[in-house]
Amino acid sequence: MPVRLKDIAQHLGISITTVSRALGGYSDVAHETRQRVEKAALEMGYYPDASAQKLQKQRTDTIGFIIPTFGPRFADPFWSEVLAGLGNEASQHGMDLLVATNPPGPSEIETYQRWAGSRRVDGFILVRTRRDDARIRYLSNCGALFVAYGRSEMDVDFPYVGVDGQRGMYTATRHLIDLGHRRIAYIAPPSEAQFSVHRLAGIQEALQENGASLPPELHLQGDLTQESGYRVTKWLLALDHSPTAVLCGNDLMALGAISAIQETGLIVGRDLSVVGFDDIPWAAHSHPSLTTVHQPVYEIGRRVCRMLIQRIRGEDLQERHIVLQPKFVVRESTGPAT
Amino acid sequence: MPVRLKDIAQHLGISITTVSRALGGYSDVAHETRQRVEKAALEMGYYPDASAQKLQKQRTDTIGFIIPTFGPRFADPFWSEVLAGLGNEASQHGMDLLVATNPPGPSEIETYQRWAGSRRVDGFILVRTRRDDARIRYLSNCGALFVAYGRSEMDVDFPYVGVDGQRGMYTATRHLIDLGHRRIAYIAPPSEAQFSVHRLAGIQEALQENGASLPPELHLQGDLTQESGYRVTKWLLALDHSPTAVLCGNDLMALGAISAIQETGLIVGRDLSVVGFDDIPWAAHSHPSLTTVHQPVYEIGRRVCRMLIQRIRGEDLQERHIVLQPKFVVRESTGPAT
DNA sequence: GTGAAAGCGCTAACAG
DNA sequence: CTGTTAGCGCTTTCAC
Repeated sequence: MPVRLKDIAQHLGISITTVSRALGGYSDVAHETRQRVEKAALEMGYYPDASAQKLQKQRTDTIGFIIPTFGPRFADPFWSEVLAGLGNEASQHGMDLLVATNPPGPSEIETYQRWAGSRRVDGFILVRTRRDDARIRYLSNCGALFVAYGRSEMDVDFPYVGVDGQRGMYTATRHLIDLGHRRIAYIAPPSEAQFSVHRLAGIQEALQENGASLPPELHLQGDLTQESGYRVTKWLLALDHSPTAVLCGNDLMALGAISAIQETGLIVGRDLSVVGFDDIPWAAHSHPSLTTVHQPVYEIGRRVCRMLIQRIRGEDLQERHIVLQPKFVVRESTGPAT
Repeated sequence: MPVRLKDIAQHLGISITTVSRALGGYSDVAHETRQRVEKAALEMGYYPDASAQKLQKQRTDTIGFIIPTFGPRFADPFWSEVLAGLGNEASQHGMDLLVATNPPGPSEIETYQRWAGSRRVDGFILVRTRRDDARIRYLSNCGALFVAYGRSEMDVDFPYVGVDGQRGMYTATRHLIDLGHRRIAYIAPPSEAQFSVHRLAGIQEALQENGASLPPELHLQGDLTQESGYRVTKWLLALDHSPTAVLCGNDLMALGAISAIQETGLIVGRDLSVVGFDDIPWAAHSHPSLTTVHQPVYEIGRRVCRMLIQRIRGEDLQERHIVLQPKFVVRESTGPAT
């Protein structure tokens, strides 16, 4: 049975209020009383009842994070890294993280409603923003606090941190062009994802600068998993006039692409180049290692969380809209066109 | 501003009590009143205040999950899969998941204390049990509910679900022996981990059956990351009398081992065999694909969560101790000894 | 069938 | 400096 304020008060023969005040760090408590209370609280292992405190303060010191996952085996390191960033930052500020896993759709929104309506959390972290995002619409409508990892082309203003995917993909595409590649394929992320827009724009910008373009048969779509990268690449390799380089919407699909290519006996980085996006930990250690666009997921997680906490605390944000420049990392999976 | 019971009561001109009872599904409410209340609640978007409800009911409908992570880039898919299992099962029972990321140590225990003491959660999920596990000791001492993923050799009884790592590694080792391997190396998990004990036992059992053993220079330890698998394998390959097969404590280290081997120009599955443990999603798609011991992480996550919810609801567990038989999956990373 | 009142554990305004 | 009192929003006796 947990220790309550009442127990300490009884034990010390003083009132509950005094105990509360002593522990709350109020100045109008006798020095000696405070000492006794603090000692007793420590000895008895007192922790304030969270529900009672929340009910009174109308704050939960909890942040909601709903992972828009698809299936049981969602192995994208992106999630673990964001989670680590959020979790570590939150705990530094004495905040807890309430997490749910809900695939995009009605059940997802229902969780947002439930958490917001029941005041379960003080605010939300949104990730993988979508071009038309029901979460953003709902949360801004009902005036709930949130900060997003990623932008959205919707006509709603909200605070976010994102990376410049256009610039990242532009650089990646330029890299391939400079290596002599002209027939470049792109395995795009799902088109609902906001970042799909920027990444595509970067590719097209670079291609157009060089009088090239993305032919429809080389512009395909995956679902961000290795499997889809593998599948789509197999299809690409079966084309009459197959590409000499493959840009991928994320690293996971790029790794799938590498698998598919290796299976046909071709050498990645020599016969065919592959580029990813994200720079997940494994990218540096795959064989061949992956040329990719680095995105500081963990740090962005921390930053997004910090911004949300500032909003919750009522502080002003210095910057509401942050777009970071990603770093392009050249490794072994790209080489001159043959 | 969220809708409260009071608002509905006012709106309908009836008492708060009646609204509460109507929504609570009590039988002593006029049929018509109930209808009106339900309609109003839906229209007004009512969700009960979680803190108030919890304070009253002395239940939080929340499960605590503290991820014992080490650094920012912890990409082990194990975590995402467990999390998905826990999250999906919990939401099916109307439970929420409170998550924290704390490296093993005092801060980890502090989080357990805080959450248990402040009644923030109804129970805990423990993962990656350790041979001497401070979490288990603390939680069983203070009588908190928990269910673990994995056993522990401590002298404490608690409910768990785990896999038979000994059997799994025995099968894996036998497989190598049957392929003619005699000089087998083992990259072990950290020795604090309870599963390190079982996995090692399985290896030794199989070796001894064949009059072989694990020489100290081939018995090394990693920290479960690809990097460590890579590093240790490099070291193994530099030995005068290097092994013909490498068993790894998990898939991540096995993937690192494959990278290291490929970097020296050797062919995995032909010149050198590699075996992992876990069967993470990527294992089937790596190149070469990984021979490994399959562990149904997602399902175990669900099951552990279900057991905890049963305990919370005061139901009896049919089985307190579950040890599942893992499946051995032969793929391309193993082949005959040369 | 419905309402008034008490209380979950805590904080905060107000006396003394 | 300390104690009494009220109230956060809800559930749950207990009267009517």
